[in-house]
Amino acid sequence: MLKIYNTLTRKKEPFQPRVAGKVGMYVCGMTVYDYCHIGHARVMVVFDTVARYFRYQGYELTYVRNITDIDDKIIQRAIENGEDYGKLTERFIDAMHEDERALAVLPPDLEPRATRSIDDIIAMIKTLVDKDLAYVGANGDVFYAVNKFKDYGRLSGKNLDDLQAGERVDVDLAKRNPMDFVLWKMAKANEPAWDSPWGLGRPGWHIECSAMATCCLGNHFDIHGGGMDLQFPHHENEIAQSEGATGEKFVNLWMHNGFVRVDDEKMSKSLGNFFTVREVLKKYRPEIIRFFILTSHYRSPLNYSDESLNDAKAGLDRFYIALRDALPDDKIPENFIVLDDYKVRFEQAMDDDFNTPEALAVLFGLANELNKAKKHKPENKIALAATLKYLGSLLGILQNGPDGWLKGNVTLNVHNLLTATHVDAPELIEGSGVSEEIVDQQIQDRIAAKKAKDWALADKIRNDLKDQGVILEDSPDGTTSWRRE
RNA sequence: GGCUGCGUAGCAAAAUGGUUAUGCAGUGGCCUGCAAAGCCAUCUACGGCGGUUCGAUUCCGCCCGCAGCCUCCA
Repeated sequence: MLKIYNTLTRKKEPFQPRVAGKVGMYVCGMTVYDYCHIGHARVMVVFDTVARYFRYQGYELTYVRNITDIDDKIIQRAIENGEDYGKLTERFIDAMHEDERALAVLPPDLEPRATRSIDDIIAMIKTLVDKDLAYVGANGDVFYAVNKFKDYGRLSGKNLDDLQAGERVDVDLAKRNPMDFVLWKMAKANEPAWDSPWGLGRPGWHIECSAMATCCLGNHFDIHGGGMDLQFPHHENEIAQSEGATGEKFVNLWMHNGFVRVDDEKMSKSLGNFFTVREVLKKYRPEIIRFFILTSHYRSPLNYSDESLNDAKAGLDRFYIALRDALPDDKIPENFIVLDDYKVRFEQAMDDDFNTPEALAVLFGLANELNKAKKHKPENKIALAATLKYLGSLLGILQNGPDGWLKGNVTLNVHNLLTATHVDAPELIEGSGVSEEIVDQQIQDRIAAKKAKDWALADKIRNDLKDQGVILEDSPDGTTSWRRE
C-alpha cells in the first residue's frame, strides 16, 4: 500500500487516486532564464522517480511539468543580454532538456508554457474578477483579494495576521491588502505583452500554474508537487485562485521536496552558491548526480559537496563491480522473473513515501548476494544480477554497461552537453586519462612479466598505471580487468 | 517575532518502543606472488534535561542548536 506524505495534512496518507487506476500529477517546473542547478536537478529526479514508480505500480499517470517562460527575471535578463526574450527562453528550454536527458529524467507527458496558455489564464482571472475575488488596483494591475478566500494559509500553516506581523515587503499602495498578489500585470513600454480585458500586460506567476494545471488535469486532480520554497506563497496562492475560480477542491495531495544545500545553506540563485548541472558534469558523470540525489529521502535536506559526490561514485562502483561479468551482453534476459524477496522489500521501501535510501539499501543487499553467488552459486548469478539491474531501472540507475562505467566512459550526448552542442545520438566515448589501448598493452606486458615471475616489473607496471588513475585487478583465471578511480 | 521541519556513530543516511540498517572510511582475517576487488568479522550512535513505560534513539514536555518560509526562488 503506497503511502505519501501530504503537506496539507502533515501526515503520511495511504494514496487514493481520484479515479481508480489513474493519477494526475502537476509539478512546478523551471523559470527559464538560466541553466539548471543541482537544486533544479533534484526536483526533476525526485518527481521522475515518483512518476516511474506510479507507472511501475500500474497507474495510468499524466505527469505535467510546466515551463515559466515569461516573468520579470526573464525580461530583465533579455534586456541585459540585448536578446529577444523568446530567443532567450528557447535557449534555456533546450538546455534544460539536455540536462534532463543526461540525468535519465524521462520527459513529462505534458509541458505547458505560460506564453502558450494566455487565453486560459485570462479566462481564470476574469472568473475571479466576476466573482469579486479579484479587483483592479490603483495602478491598473489586477490583484487577488486574499481576505476573500477563507482557507488562505491552510497549506503553509500561516494566517493573515501572522503574515502581516512579519511583513518584509514594501507596501504597495496599489493593493488593498499588502498580502494581495498580482494576477495580471500592466506592461511597461517595450515589454512583451498580451491583450486582455484590463489592457496590455502579462500574467502573474501564480495564476500561470493554476491555469495550466487546471487546463491539463481538470479542476480537481491528485498530486501537486514542487520545491519546499513554493509552499508559500506560490502554492497557497494557487489554491486560492483555483478553488476560488472553480468552487471545487483543487488538489488532494501536496508533495514538496527538500533543498539542496551548500555548507548547510540553501543553494539558490540569490545567494550565488549554486552549481549548474553542466558545471558539475565536468567533474562527475550524470548517474553519479542522480544517485547522489537518491541517497537521501526526498523531503530531507541534501548537502552538496565533493565528498558526497565522491561517495556516490564509490557506491555506484560497488554496484557496477557486482554487475560486471554477471549478465550475458549486460542485458536483462527475456522472460526472467524478478526475485520476489528483493522485489517485496524494494516495494515496501518505495511504498513508504518513496524511501529511496531504504530502496538502495535493499539493492546493496542484492549486490552482496550477487558477489557471493559469483563465487559459490553461479547458477543464481543471472537471476540476482537481472533483479538488481531491473530494480535499478525503476530508480533510473544501473543501466550503463558495467565495464564501460568502470572504465570511466561517458555517452557522447552528455559529453557534448558541456559544450552546449545539441546531439541526440548517444555514443560512448572513452574516459579521460591514459587510453584504453595503452592500458591493454600494459596489461599484456604485465601478464608476460607475471609468467616469467618477474614480480618487480609486474608491480612497476601496476603502480605506474595506478599513478595514472587506473586500477588493475587480477582474477583467478589469469586474466586482468581494470577500472578508473 | 510568527509558522514549518530537523538534530543518529569519522562522513553520508534510513528504520524502529525491547532484536544487524545500508554505503564510504577504519581495524582484523580469508583470498592473492604481492595487490585490487570480493567475502567474513569488528570498532565508533541516537543534542541536553525531565516525564510516560517493565523497557525509549523511537511517544510526551521543556531547553539548546541548525535549516527553511513569512520578498523572487526547485
